[in-house]
Amino acid sequence: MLEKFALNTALAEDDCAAIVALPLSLHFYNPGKHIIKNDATSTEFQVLVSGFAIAYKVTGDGFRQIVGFRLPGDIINIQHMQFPYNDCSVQATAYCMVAAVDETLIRNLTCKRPIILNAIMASALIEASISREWIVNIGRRNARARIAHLFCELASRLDPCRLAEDQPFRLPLTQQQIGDAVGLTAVHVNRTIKGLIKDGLLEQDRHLISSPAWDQLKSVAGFNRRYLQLDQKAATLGHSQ
Amino acid sequence: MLEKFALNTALAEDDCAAIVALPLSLHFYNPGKHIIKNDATSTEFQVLVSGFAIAYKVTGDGFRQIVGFRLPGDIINIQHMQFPYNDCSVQATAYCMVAAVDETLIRNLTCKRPIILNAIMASALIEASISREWIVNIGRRNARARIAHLFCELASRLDPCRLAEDQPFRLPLTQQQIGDAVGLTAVHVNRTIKGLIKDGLLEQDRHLISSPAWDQLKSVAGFNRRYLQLDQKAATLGHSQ
DNA sequence: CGTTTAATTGAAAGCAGTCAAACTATGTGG
DNA sequence: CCACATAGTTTGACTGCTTTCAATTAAACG
Repeated sequence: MLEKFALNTALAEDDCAAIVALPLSLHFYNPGKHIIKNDATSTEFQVLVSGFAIAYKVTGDGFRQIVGFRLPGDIINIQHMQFPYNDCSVQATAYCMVAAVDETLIRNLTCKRPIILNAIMASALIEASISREWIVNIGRRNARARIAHLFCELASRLDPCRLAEDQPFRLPLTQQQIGDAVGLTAVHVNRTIKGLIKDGLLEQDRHLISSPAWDQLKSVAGFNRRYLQLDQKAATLGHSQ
Repeated sequence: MLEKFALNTALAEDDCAAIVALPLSLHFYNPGKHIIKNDATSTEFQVLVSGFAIAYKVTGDGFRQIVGFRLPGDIINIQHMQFPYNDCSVQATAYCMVAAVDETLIRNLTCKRPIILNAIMASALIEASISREWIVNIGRRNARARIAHLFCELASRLDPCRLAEDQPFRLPLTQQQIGDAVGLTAVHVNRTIKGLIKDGLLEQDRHLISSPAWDQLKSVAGFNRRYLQLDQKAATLGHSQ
């Protein structure tokens, strides 16, 4: 299970072994439950094994903005590596399994094996790169492109190897939550998705999303998966992704 | 000069000494010059010593979005720690002095002294935290609050110790660039800034920015400097900021 | 001092938000 | 298995914040 994380950050064999040897506890969260609460502190290093979660902040006016997704293999609370409190909340939107390790153990491990700290930092840098792309998405694209981009990003992140690019993927988000992710209202998300479907760029069955024309959808979105570093990692660190 | 960086990430004495001992080269950039070009690779680890720079991306439609500022003490290209190419460009908007160290030396140093890697990671995490706040700012605040928030953030980052909070600070950005940072057009930035000035929340003399009522401006912005980790760092790592 | 760049202002248009209501899905308990 | 409650989706009409386009003024620069 925790191998997903190891795989996600590309390590040498003995380092992987050291990680697998860590005593970890598993936690489970139902949809709607909070994995991390804003302002709370924690002493655990948490990795999402399966499920789907959103990281969000709330403005003083009560508006919510989702600032990132946590997909299987993602570290849920990287900022805990350095800072004790959370700057945002993380909430499960699907049934989530979370592997947790005491932070002291992680700190000891990374002191002995800086390579692992490197791997963790790589995750942090990818998360930062995704945040930057979100800034571009929300700041400079219209509703149609924003939502198309969101779907393209999720399709790539959920299927990094492009094994099943044309397969539908499950998106456990309400339209309100999609709006909170791309800076739109739920009403406008609804209209925009309808438009994408009408134009043959998107298909939807309940929470299953697919596209009859990914290339066109990417074009509408201005999507280029480079920023996800999915291909780069393998090349740089000599591991198969 | 490089001490600014060391100070910014809070290290022990001998680690600082190791950093200061690094052979570094200084580069200078005039306003408008690129410090980092998108898609280019680099073998140097760069820290901004003085000046002001913007990190930006360009959409397929040719729209520009600034994704972050580089202020004195900031690492210009943290993602280079793990990934060879750039996902955005960095351009000087004021006369910039940049200290550069060969990345191989940094990598060797961080392997010997994981604490330094920790410090670098802290910088990466703060940068990520700022990006998340930008997502909130652009996604869920109106023009007035967005611009107010931008000014509050810069005032805090330029004066982390609150030594001269009521002092004006120099903002070497055009209104077009401010718009590119907060996802608005230059025209609307102009009108909004005028409005803030008219309401006594802001004062402007050329590129010198100040506020007669920072608390009110913060209130309009919904600004809380917690996400900048300016106070946290000192408390956590036992150094004076 | 002329040239270029940036700031400013006005009018009109448009994308997205707001409000409200109806509809659909999902789940629960009797 | 149905009635009901709740949450989410869909649709319409209207409003408004922001953009666009265009022109003018001011500032910066060589």
